[in-house]
Amino acid sequence: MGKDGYLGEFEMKVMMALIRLGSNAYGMTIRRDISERTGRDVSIGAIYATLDRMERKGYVSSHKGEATPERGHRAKRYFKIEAPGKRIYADSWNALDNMREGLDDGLVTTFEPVGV
Amino acid sequence: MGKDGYLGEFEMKVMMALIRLGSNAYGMTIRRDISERTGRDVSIGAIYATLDRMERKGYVSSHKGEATPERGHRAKRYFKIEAPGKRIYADSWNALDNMREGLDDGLVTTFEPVGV
DNA sequence: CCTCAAAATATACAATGTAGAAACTAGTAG
DNA sequence: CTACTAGTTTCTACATTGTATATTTTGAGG
Repeated sequence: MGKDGYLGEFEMKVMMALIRLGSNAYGMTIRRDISERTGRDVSIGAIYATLDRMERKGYVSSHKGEATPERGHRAKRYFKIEAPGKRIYADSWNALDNMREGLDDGLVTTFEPVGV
Repeated sequence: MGKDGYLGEFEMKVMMALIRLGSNAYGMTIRRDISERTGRDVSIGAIYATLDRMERKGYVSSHKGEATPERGHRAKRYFKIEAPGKRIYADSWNALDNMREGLDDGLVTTFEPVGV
């Protein structure tokens, strides 16, 4: 099982954005998804640095957008999760969920929800 | 709202161990809880480094065990979460849960092609 | 004294988080 | 032709977290 370590907090968020966005996952949309859902802005540089590192490890792969970029813009670079990435992502959640099991979430939700 | 950032992956696990252990939370028990629940060993040094950093930030506090340590052993140092720690812990989970919302967890365990 | 075991402390370094600024790519205005 | 614009990626530097190993503390018992 996951002896390769765990994904970090931000890596997890990027992975979740990838899953949600599916075939429309590229730098800007990933960034937007994370900003909207967490209520906090993150720099585009942070997104790419994380994506690049995960690609080097084989957790995700990327490919440049087809021939015709909409209108003058730079070609998009689409990302998708690869098998090793899904594995470590699942392991990471399992570890977190196991730790969380049985904990009184009252402690958590007693405080105001983030964002909103 | 949590404008102070989020807890990292390991910090979250330590926090959860603290919540679970309550008044019996100290280095060795925290370590054991994390090992048992995640199935992976972590060094005691990693535990303390993290605890010390969180204490510096006011997320947790510690106090030395009472006068008589069981039998010749070094006095235990008990930890507990403080208000700022509860806040950032809650915020961290909220952000993660919000990101996770609606994601097909089947994808996580079973794995299924996304797009393309 | 010396050894033993539970526990904490010190320290160093690798990995991850994160921002800021530069560069790329065409349209369009002038 | 040149400049301006906007969406997008790339480069790069630095701060924060993750993590291990080695050392010290403590007191009982030989």
